[in-house]
Amino acid sequence: MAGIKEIAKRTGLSLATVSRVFNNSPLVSPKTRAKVLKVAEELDYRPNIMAAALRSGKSKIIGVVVPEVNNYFFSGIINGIEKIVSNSGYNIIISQSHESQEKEDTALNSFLTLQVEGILMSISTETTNYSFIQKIIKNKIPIVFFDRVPTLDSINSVTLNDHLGAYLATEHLLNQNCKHLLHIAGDPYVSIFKERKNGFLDAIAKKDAKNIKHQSVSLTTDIKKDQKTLKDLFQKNPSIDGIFAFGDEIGLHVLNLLKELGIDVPNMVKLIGFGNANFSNLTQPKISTIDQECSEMGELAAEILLKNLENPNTKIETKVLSPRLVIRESTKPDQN
Amino acid sequence: MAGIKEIAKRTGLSLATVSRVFNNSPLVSPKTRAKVLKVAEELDYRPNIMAAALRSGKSKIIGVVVPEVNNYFFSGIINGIEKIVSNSGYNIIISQSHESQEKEDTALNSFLTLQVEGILMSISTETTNYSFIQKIIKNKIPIVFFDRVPTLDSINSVTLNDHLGAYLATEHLLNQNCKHLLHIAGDPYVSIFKERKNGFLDAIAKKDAKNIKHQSVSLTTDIKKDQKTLKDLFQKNPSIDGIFAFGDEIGLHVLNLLKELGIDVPNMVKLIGFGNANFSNLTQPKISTIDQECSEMGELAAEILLKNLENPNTKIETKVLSPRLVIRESTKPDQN
DNA sequence: TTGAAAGCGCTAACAG
DNA sequence: CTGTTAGCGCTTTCAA
Repeated sequence: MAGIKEIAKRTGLSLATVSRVFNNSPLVSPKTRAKVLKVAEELDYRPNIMAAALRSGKSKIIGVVVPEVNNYFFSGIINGIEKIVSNSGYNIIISQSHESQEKEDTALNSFLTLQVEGILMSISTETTNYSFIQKIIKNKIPIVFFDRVPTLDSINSVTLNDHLGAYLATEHLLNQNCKHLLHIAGDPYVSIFKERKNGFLDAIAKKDAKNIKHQSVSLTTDIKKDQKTLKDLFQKNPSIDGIFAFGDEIGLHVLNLLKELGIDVPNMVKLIGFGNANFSNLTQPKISTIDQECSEMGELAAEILLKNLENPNTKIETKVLSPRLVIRESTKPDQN
Repeated sequence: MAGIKEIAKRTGLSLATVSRVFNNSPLVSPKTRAKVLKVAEELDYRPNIMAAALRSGKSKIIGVVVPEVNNYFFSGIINGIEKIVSNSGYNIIISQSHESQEKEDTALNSFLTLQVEGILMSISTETTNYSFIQKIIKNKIPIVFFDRVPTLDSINSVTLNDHLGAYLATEHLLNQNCKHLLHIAGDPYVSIFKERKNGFLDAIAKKDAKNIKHQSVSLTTDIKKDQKTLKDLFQKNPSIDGIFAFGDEIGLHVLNLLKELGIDVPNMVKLIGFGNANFSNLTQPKISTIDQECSEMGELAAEILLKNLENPNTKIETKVLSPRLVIRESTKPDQN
């Protein structure tokens, strides 16, 4: 592929001048610029980012690490990131951690070898060792976390108010006259899941707590096991009439289990999930849920990163987004 | 970050020797190697890929373009690609075309500026202008297409036998004693959708065609419109008892529409989709479908690309994978 | 407004 | 087995 040198030769200009044209330097006369651009066009010239990166120390690459790409939430975030970054001159590279600390560190390591200028990331559920992340911060590579954030001081982050989301979901169940709530809880070591549980409890506490019974359970996604767990639970607690699941997938899982147990949703039990996954709108009944504003989260995170890339002295930002209650059929008022 | 120079200085060796260590050259004594590695460790040395790329002309980057990342099929393919590429020393960068020719070309263009060594791609449904792709081929950058392939000669590809998949699906409906089949057809300009329709027709032709009625329709995913389309269709053709949808999403859409029309699946009508999307296993009833072996497709495509990267004279390969029938509840035999 | 020249960090002949 | 040396394509002083 033709380089800057060839263009210089053909235009009779120096390397420096040609380079200036492609860097939009104001120090080039319009005439010269036009001449260069014309020849560049003819040669189908494309700047060699590698060379520019090497020389300038700026790779123009932003690395994104997400647990999983096939996920409504994370792919929504990626779309938000793309939207903001696309016209900034930066390139995005995406890696998946598949919820493994090891793969996450491997991804970060490739990012460093690729000399990324900045990183956007959501940590895996498994991540407890932040040494690699701390190394990145020490190396002054700007990094913005979204959704799942490490418990470290002074980091840029965009998160969802999970507590509020859970609160809204639970409040909605209570408003539908549920008196005995069940929370399908996520791993409490994951901070957002703990927050969701707290939101659940606080919503009940705020209400007239004495009249409301509530309990939590965690499931495995092993159909047989969970079937038994739920069956036993409902046998012992036939008064359960409202369920708040910490995620939509597990919510759908519960919905299917309930159907097999002959428990009708929403007439016998109301169910609400969390996340507004694409399929939650396709189930029967459609599942009420909490929307996480994923595109906005990606956009905000990307904006913060770009700000830091422009000016390394930008001060730390921690944004918290408010979730939105999405009411569908699974929490509809009783027919009778 | 410390470079090879610093290591050379600290070990008293030359740049060349240090470089050889990191390139696993056999021309280094174990002692020297150990010494270099030790110092590298201390300095937390990380080779600068940009510099290596510039010098060697090899970026060690593979670009992947898919229409959409939040899609069971494509993310499965990406996982397959990652599996093969992960231990090859290459890095993967992923771009989405969002089914737009323009974004697809933009992605390819960034790939070229980033000096990718090879490309894996599935073209968007909108892509009809192959000039950019042809430019890449002319530039001798190895490219392997998967699933959606441009109609060009001499290109590496891994595709699914869509005709066979549709054939299997239709045959399955016929084996369940369906006598009047409906095909929910995709855009005929997309070759794989045309193939699926042909498979549908051929399966019927192979069977005793005289006793089988069949027809095709296309939907919009606009619920109201489609509701009307289906209603009219079933009013005019109450004998329809088997539906083959060209995709799982549209299949689920149809399933929901049928429910609202009071048409029971599978007792009144049997339904089969295509793609084995993750949600097809979570619906009520669970949707029978055709699995596309996506991980295998990704693995094969990546293997072909790596082969071409190693040896540019590798001859063109075109692999066709066989789909697999997945029988679930939506095509269960009648209860009576 | 333009040009000359140095060099980013690394690789790859070539010579020893 | 190790070292010397000349760039890869581009940016960036500095000087004109």
